[in-house]
Amino acid sequence: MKIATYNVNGINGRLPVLLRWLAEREPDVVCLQELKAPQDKFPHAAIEAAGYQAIWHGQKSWNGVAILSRVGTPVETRRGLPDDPDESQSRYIEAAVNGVLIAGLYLPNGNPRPGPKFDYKMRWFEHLIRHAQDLIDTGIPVVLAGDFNVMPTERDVYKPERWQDDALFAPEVRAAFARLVAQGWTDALRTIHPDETIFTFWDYFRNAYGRDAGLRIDHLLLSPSLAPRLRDARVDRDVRGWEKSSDHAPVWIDLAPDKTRR
DNA sequence: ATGGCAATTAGAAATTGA
Repeated sequence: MKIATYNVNGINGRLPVLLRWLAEREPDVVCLQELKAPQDKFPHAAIEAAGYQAIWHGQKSWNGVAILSRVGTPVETRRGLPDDPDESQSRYIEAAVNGVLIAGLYLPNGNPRPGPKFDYKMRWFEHLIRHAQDLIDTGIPVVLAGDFNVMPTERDVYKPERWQDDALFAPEVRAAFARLVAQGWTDALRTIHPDETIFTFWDYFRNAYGRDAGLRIDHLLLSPSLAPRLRDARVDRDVRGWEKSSDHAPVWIDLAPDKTRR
């Protein structure tokens, strides 16, 4: 089973790119972030025509997350974090799909740091960490997938020295990510590619993609009960080079079938 | 070092992103 996360940066503006990617790469489950569309402007007809069932948590102008599946109905288990610090921001959606609990998230950017936006990022992070522990404690196979807006280590930034004070890389942000992972989560992409420089985002400025001046901020974290099924993890890097593409590329994992299930 | 681009809502310019 192939599970992907993709920050589309505007689902309606990117619809041709998204549909082409779905058709070419055939992911089974997809978490989308930054829909930038209100609930009633989600292009569900086009998504359905492409063979996917979908649930989504829209928001006018900003944020917005969705879960797509072509391997059975996504059964929604929650939207928004428990005690979400700001209910008006659509950043979390969770569903059971084909025997795996999928948590799609869009963690706040947090810039500028310091400031209220950074405080909000850290508060949201704490709520996520709390909920993630609860998910692990259930023993259910879980994927936390999305745009975490965190580069976990220096290897995940093209020029780490320039990002030290940025909300995506500041010490307390990396520490929060490390605390989350230490609960027992497996960073799928880093596990499959332990020593590679590998990015998921390239900004639109200064030919960042052409220069490979990127960041690794989109992650798929596997619960201990799911990690043994990890077969592969990759970035569909070339998609970033397509016409009218998002500044993020899709990231995906391949899971072996669950032998305990029938 | 800074500014560069692209999306949103609007119907211009401001806001946000990372």
